[in-house]
Amino acid sequence: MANIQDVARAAGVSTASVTRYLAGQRTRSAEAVQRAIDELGYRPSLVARSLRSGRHHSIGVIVPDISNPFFAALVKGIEREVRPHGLQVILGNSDEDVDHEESLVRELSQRTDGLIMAPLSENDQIPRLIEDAGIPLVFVDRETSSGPDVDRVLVDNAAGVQQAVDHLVGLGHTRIATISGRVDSTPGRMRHEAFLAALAGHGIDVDDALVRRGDFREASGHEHMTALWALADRPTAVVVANNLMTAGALVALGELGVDVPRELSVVGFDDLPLATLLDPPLTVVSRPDVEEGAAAARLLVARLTTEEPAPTAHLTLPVELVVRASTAAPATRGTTA
Amino acid sequence: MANIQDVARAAGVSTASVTRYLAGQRTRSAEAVQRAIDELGYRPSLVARSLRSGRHHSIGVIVPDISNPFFAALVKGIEREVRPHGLQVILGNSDEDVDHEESLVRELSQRTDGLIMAPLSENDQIPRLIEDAGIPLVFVDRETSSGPDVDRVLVDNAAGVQQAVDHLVGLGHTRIATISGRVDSTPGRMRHEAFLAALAGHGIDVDDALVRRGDFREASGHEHMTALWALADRPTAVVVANNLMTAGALVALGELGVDVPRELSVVGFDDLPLATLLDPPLTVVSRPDVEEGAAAARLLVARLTTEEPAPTAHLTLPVELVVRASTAAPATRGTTA
DNA sequence: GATCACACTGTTATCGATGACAGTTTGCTG
DNA sequence: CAGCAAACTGTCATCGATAACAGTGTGATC
Repeated sequence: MANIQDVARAAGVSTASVTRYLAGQRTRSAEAVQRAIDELGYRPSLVARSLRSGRHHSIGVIVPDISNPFFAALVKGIEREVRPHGLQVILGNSDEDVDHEESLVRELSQRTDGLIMAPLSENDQIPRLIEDAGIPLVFVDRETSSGPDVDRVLVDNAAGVQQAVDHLVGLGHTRIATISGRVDSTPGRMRHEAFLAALAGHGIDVDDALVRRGDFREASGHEHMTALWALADRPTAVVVANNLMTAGALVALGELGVDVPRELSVVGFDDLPLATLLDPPLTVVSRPDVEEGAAAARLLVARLTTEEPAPTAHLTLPVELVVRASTAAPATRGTTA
Repeated sequence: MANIQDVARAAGVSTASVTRYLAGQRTRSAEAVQRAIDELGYRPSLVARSLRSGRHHSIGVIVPDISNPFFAALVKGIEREVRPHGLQVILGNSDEDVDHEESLVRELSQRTDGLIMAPLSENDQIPRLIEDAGIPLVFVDRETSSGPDVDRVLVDNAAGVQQAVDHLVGLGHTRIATISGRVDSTPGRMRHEAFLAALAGHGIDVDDALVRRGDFREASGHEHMTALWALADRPTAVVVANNLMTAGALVALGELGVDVPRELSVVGFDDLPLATLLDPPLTVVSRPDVEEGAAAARLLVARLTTEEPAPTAHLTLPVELVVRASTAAPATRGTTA
């Protein structure tokens, strides 16, 4: 691969002239330089540029699981937003592993101009790690509880769960179960707490047996749904804290031959690509996934393009309950806790 | 951020000693250097290292659409495979845009030690672009028709479609439609050709009205399914060339109130995460997506770790027809083409 | 104590591009 | 044609780490 010196030599000028030509300044030797570039197939080294300028023209995005459609949509929103600014997205998949997440943060904070991430746990020490690197950070969907205050974009998890519970109570349910996500993560904790608060708001006592702590993974949804159905005093409705666990729960219900919604109403958090085609079509709390990513990207781009320090932004995007056919009035009233 | 000079000064040694310590060589000043590193929070600059050594410890992966569960699984397989080798995955999403794909190739081929990609079209000039960069390339799922021969991993698209058609013919179907993918892409072309060949093998004349050319996107599946159902002489079965178009087709069928499989049998290519939960559970050609990515990653890692030139590898992984409930015997025989 | 091998250490050019600075050319005016 | 500003150009230090090379110090042996 030819370098700038080769081009300069071929064009009979100094490297500075080549640099200036590349930067768009008008030079006397423009045609000669362009010809040399074409002949040699020269492309400036991005690595050398980064070293010299300290800018990478790329941002890092770290998510827990790229095969989760929600995070895939988030990444899509981010990429669409930053591309017009000439920024490349470098994606890191922490695969739900805290150590791997940390090593990703360390590496990406050196190769990129800024980071957007959904941290695995609120206990993560991410902001401190990144502070050293001196690049801006934006949290999306999740945040950490300690460390300096940073920009973030969340969704209104509490309102979503509240709407789901209101909907179920409105249908006549009182034995409502939940399969929560990792309660050390922001959405897991918020949805968990909101569920308990919503029940309390309706004057329903919480039956601990109906409150299951999952980990956001499909297997966990399957396992906890199976356990819930094995109870002597079964719930008549369940709120599942994310898409993958909802899928797992539905598989379990299929295996158990449970009739949804006649025997059990199901509300999922996060829409699914095929939610309308499921049997029955799934009632879910839906949120603007692509837009959530785009919003986070806008915050990061703002940090990258303006020098003066702006106050940290805390955005909360609205969610929406989409009622389909997986929820209905309970078959038999009566057996309340 | 402290650099190697700061560390050397603080430890009272030269930068060469710090380098040697970092490289794991035994030095007299080991403790002093380690102390200086800790105190200053020093981390070697990856950019400077890359510039000097020419190695990046990362690979690039370029896919057409990361929000397609198939490609998400592919990326997951790749990442799992390369991580133990200390390689980072830099993901590029071409978003089905040839220009964007080309700019991704140009950028990533400078920042990475090797590339794995699923090119948008067989007409792409990718190998030539990468040849300049002098890094290894592995095609996964798709390839290009021109340019130097490179490693690749495909699946047995022809066998998959053949099995799907055999299955439908075995059930008694003769009016079988297809919604093909982009025929300028490898899987699109292979599945399209295999469909025609399979019909011919069964002595069925091809009705051009039943052969629809889609583009792999959900909207395209919806559109072509709607068109197929508007025909005076409708098909009794349809083979859809990928997951997203299958989803679109199913949505269309739902809107049209078509009873699957009584009025129409549906076979999709690519399994879907929730295929078993659909109404009805979907019959599909399933393929080893994570393994396909892992296989491509192994080929690339082999190129990166061994100096001597090995012959190009062409892997074809087997696919499997998974029969569920979206296929059945046609309701009424008789109206054949 | 002189000699020698071995182990370790420091100096410096290098990777490729950039930009501050100084130097040269051009074109205009009187 | 001298004088001068404007426009352009070249030189060189720099970003941070590395490695070839040369140099220093230690311990063992006679």
